Amino acid sequence: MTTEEKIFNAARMVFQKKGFAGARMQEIADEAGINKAMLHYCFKNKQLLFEAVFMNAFSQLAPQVNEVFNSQDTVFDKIRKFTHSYISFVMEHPYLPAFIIQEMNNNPEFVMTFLNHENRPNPSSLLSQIEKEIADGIINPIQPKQLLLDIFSMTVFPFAAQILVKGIIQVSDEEFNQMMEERKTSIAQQIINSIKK
Amino acid sequence: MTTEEKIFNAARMVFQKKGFAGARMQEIADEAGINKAMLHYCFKNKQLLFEAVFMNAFSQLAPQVNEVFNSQDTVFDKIRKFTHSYISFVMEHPYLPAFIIQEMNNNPEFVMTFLNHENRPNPSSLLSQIEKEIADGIINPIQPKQLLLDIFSMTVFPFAAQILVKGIIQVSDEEFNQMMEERKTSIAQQIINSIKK
DNA sequence: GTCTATAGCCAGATAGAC
DNA sequence: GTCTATCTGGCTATAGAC
Repeated sequence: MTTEEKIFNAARMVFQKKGFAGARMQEIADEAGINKAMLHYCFKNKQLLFEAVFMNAFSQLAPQVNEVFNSQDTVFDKIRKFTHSYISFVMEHPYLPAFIIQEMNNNPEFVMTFLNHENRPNPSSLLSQIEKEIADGIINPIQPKQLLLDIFSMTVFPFAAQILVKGIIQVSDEEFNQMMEERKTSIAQQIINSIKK
Repeated sequence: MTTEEKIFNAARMVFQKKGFAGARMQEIADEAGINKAMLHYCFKNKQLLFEAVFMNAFSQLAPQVNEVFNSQDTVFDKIRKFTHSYISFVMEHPYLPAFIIQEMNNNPEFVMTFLNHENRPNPSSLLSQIEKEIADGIINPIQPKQLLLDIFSMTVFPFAAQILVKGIIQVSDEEFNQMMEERKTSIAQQIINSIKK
């Protein structure tokens, strides 16, 4: 692993746990096992290091979403595939959703950068497909954007609010992971149940 | 409005927008229209000012939850009432969910403080009621904690990830608010649809 | 490329006048 | 109680030896 990679990985861990404002360059250096000056040598400054980490996190998630949403499947199959693949992916990167949401809230101007990015999550084709399947009588009438929001909510929220959720419904890490494992298929089934004719 | 209240309100705004680490005492003082030294005179230090704000935010939400969850209603009515009252409340305080989730993630040790708090959101009676209604054949079999998580997800997520959501599904502030208005009743209906016999 | 040492700044906190 | 002025520590960033 190159020095740059060591720094990048360390930065990802620290930024994801503490956020941009809470992260300390010294902590990243310690985590990477190198000197603080190297951070500036490799990435110029804190802002640029952060942007590298954030951009990377975001661009790992977006293709996951688009690959499923732009396939040739039916809406029901897309829901099944999305919940399964997204939860699988996020279980490997549990800090990612909270990190992205937090930094987007703290720096709303950032959002613009990613909305113009080629790899942004783009649900427009799925939205028209939903309209079509409603017209075809496959799905009960529902506002397509509401359905999309439901899918994201059920899938992402447990991870974004992980610590709070574990505390309120009183589950251990193991129980939480087991619940998420179940959700890979169960939430697709529930959403489909609630909208199928 | 007393000086202390002016400070508290200013602190709430700044902390909710920037988070603990990103907030600046100077910005809070400016927002309150008073001098920075007064912050320390009234609240001793940044940490204590933050804790006052956070505790207040949390203890505004928890009773909302418990009042509905511990009533004498059926599960279906509890779901209807919760989504309606929670969304109404949060539309008045749109930064609250993201703020709580962010700070809980950044300071996991905080969670313990609130789990022991008398006013913590306590869903245990609702959980046994769900078990009972499943046994009685009113609700289709589902793990009670999963159902609870579904309810929270559908209700809270759109607010917690507000900026991201607006960007991805491409809605204006007005459209977003209108969607949330609809969700007050629609998500209860969908959840109930997906679990009723 | 990698380090040590340090510059320079900024933010939290305090002293003390009024 | 409210202010101005200032201290102090910590953090980002850089200079410069190796």
